[in-house]
Amino acid sequence: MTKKTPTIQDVARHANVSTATVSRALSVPEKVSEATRARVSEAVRVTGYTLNQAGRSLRQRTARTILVALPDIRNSFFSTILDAIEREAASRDYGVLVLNLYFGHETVRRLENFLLSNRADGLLLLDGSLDTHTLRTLSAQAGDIPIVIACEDIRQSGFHTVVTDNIDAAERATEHLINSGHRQIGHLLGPEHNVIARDRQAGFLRALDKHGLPAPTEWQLRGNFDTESGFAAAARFVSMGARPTAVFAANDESAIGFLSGLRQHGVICPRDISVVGFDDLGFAPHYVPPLTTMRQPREALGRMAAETLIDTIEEPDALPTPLRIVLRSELVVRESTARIAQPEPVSVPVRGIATS
Amino acid sequence: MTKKTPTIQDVARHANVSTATVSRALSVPEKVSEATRARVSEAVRVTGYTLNQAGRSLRQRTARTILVALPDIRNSFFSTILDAIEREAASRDYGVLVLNLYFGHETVRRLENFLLSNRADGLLLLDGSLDTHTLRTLSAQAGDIPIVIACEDIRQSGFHTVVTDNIDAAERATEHLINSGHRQIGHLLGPEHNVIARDRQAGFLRALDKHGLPAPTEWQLRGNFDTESGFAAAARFVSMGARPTAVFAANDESAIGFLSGLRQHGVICPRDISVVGFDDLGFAPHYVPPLTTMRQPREALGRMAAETLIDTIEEPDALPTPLRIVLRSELVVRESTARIAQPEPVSVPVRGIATS
DNA sequence: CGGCCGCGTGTAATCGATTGCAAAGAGGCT
DNA sequence: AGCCTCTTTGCAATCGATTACACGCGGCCG
Repeated sequence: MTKKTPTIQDVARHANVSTATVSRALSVPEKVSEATRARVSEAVRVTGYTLNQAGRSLRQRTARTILVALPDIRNSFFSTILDAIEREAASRDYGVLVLNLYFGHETVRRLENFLLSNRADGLLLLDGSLDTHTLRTLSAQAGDIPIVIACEDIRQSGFHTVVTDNIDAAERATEHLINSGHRQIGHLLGPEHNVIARDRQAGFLRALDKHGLPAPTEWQLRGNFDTESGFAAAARFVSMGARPTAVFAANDESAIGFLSGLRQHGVICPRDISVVGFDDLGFAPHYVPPLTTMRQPREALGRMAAETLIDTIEEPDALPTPLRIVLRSELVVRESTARIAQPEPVSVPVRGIATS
Repeated sequence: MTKKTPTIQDVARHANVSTATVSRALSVPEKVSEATRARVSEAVRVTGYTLNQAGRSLRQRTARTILVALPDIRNSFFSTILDAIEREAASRDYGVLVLNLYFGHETVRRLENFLLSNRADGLLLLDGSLDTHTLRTLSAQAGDIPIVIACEDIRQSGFHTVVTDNIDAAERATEHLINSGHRQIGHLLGPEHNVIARDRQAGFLRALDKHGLPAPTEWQLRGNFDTESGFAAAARFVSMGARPTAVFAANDESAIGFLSGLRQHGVICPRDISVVGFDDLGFAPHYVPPLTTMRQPREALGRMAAETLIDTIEEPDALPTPLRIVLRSELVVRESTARIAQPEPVSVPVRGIATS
């Protein structure tokens, strides 16, 4: 059993120098003579000294820790990003505190709790449910603490932002269906108030509009990004009279729930329906059929977000105007989408059709 | 722009009391008269005071933070557990620092870095790759910091441990195959040095042995818990002469990779082969075919581990002997396993067969 | 009436590291 | 020698909260 952790005082005593010198030897070695530096290193070795972060934090008003707030760690989409964030943070010697926000319950109070208590030097927010005003107040209260928005955009927030091109990507995913000959295309929506879900819907609508295709609201089925909601949507889907021949699902998880539900009703993909997902989760290439999906550069997103945040923490004025990084997603074509089997339907597009 | 965060001094000045009284009013209210308490509350409200955790930490040698070290956050198995941990911790007003260990690179140094610097009050270790000695040294160096082992058992470590019944569960999963008439059963292994993987293999072997069935090593295919390794194993599987009619996969991710690989070679589940997985991840009920698998009580595991750790932090001597909680997993039968189609093979079991 | 108890409060030390300021010492220049 | 500069080091204050100890006061008991 160890008595107690050695402090800088112990090192100073061993090396026969003052604590000031020890501190300098460790953090600004070039300001200390070589001989002293060696004595200090030796004393550190002998005593087994390690920094007490609380002491440093108190003095420097710095925690060497970032706070990552996200809607749901369980979602493998977020956990990959969290992984990338952790790597980047670790490489720069920052700790990562995670805060799960699930239902938005007491979100602000919980964020305040961490930010105002000096436990974190910055916030990496992966949740788009807070409004600009709240966020600015929060930052100001905590002494203008840096905030980076990632993943779920909060427009005009005035903070650095790293996102992927959800609207554009959704448009391209939908166009892939159009290019495969589909003219009746539905959408499995994400949660109603989620920014990403709305962007993807916007992209979907834009593609249809661009190609003069109809977008009846009954073909836009409510979902909420999880498997069960996709499964439930399938039941509603099969009960419709006229059905789409293809569906763009807001993410992979709901896509497989949807496909699984359809199968129970004898609707088989890609024979009877084409489906494109979003995210390219681990199971996507191995599903039956392998899922066509938009792959987001998740690692890059996490890494760049963490990088931006830590840069801002260490050099608050480095970037005077809010940065806005938009990463491009990539369509991965697999087997859940196929050229339409039936003869082209008679519906006459109003505004013209893209050349096939 | 805020000047600076208000401190306890500011509150004291406003309430016309000493800082000692403010501190007491906030943390041991019953020791302060009601009138004073009211004045302090009011002053807190006016100034917008929030605790500076660094100050408290320094004085109390406490961080109100636990460190969770895990092999891979991306794995949805771990992320669910992390979620449960975070919930429990949040409910007791503790923060959660995460540390991703991936390849075991510098594991010990990184753990030390956090534990010895007083940034965390305890360690929740979800990785079984450290040995008992290293762990004890670590704990001792950090002033006998509490450690709880979860998920990946480290036997005889002397620390509280919360795990699931991997050996027993693997045995039951295998017996499910045996009870379905299978006599030639293979195993898709986990990583070679992983405790969980070894336990599952042990359970697998025990079931075969108990029923007098052979366990040829060539039917035990190396995998490493991820989808790709299952996919790769499928290629080796189909190239074998005599093949098992059923396979117990060490986890769901490798199971679907395996199934996906088999399908490419025309081997269809459950027609040609039965497969049982482990974990019951989100996609399991929606895979094709829906996956038979062992469901681990992941939420309970995470919650109990966090509970035990925080209890120990707050009351170090509450549990004199190391606690060992073993949670039971549950077989979920779906459609990836079926009674064997072919007539029972002629192989004569050596030590007797369970009654069907 | 004197002493004791207990409540509520204040004083000041303390936790461990960093850092502004000053001083000591070395070396160079006139 | 005297003065200046530059490097290296130490002294002591500081960050914010907690807490051991002491003090004043009112009430109670003998």
